[in-house]
Amino acid sequence: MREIAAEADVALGSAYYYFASKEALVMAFYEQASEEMSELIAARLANAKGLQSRLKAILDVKFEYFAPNRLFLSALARHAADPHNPLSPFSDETAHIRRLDLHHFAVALTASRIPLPKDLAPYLPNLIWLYQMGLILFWISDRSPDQIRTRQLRDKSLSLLMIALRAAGFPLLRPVRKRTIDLLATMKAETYDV
Amino acid sequence: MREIAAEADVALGSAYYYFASKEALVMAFYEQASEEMSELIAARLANAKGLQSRLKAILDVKFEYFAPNRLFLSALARHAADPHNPLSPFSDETAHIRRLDLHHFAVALTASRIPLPKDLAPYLPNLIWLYQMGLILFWISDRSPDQIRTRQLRDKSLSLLMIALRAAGFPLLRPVRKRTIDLLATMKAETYDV
DNA sequence: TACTGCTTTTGAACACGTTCAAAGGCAGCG
DNA sequence: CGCTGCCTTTGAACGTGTTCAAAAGCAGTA
Repeated sequence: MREIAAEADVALGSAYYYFASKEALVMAFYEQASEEMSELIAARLANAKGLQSRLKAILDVKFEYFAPNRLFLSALARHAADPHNPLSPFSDETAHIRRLDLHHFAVALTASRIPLPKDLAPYLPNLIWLYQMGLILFWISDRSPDQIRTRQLRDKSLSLLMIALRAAGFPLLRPVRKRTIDLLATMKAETYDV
Repeated sequence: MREIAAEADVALGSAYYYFASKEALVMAFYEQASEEMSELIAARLANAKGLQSRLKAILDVKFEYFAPNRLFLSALARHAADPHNPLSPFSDETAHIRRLDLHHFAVALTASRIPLPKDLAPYLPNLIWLYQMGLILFWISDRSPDQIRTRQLRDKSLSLLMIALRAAGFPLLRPVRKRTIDLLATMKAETYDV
């Protein structure tokens, strides 16, 4: 905070006049990033056809946008797991940021040519959002050159996801799907919004 | 640390003579917990029959053991996501603790009556360990009375896991299984030991 | 200009993890 | 007993996030 205040040519106390805490300052960074990415994503979604390439488009925007800040994000990821920590992507305080993301995933899903089971559909944006968080977390600590491994993982997991979504509609799997949805409902009621 | 030192009736500096850092002190707590639980788990595994009840036995020991420290664990969970943080359950520093857990899961799996595909088998202990971490993380911030929700989630997810393991052997699902294993191999090479 | 009430700025001070040089025990040896 | 070498203990001091009372600007009004 002393460094930041000095960089901004103000006294330490002044930083705390404009930002309630170091956390709040970081949150402002999140918000700005989220809004800027939201525009980029909307633009790319308009051009992309098919669910897989749409999801890939969203992921690509995030990775490209955060690429210069990968190490910075790594420092912030310390707080990622605790849903009570305001900086956690699961917290109430970041709910409005999450909403933007969920919206994009919902949009990407509407145009899907894969028939999505009606009972599962409401859970899909949240599920894919969670999948995306996992991928980003992996990316943050991916030390392979140029983060190739994350890209491999992205492609492989995306195509597996497509297979899973296609399979989810099979009549034979109905009982399993019902059980899964029951499980998701149990989780949803808790702090975790999965 | 001042509080801990005072509680132990020594000066602040003495605490740092016996523990390199606050983190190291927490690590000692982890280790002690891990060893004590390991004995409890081994005892119960000897009595339990069937994969599902064995996995349930492992989970039960953990929940029962940590029950008095649930809030304390919640404070520690702050570090859970960053694999570079020594306190993270994914870190190199906690590898020896993880090993004990993995061993128990491996033992539980050997006695399974479900035929486990040979190619998937090596990944199963790690996968179930990860599942268990997720469940514990859920439990830590489960604010439902007496953590009923976690227990529901445990039962529902355990029986779904059994279904998934049974399905994993179906010849029809071989291509999907191969792809999944390929994906797991991609992840395994990274810091994450999934 | 002088006064009043508000916003903004400031830096000293605090909390807590950590470091470290100094001091205090405490064997074993002469 | 004193001396030497080691282990143990100590508390002052540092770094960094945070708080807060005081001071400094800055309208608007008379």
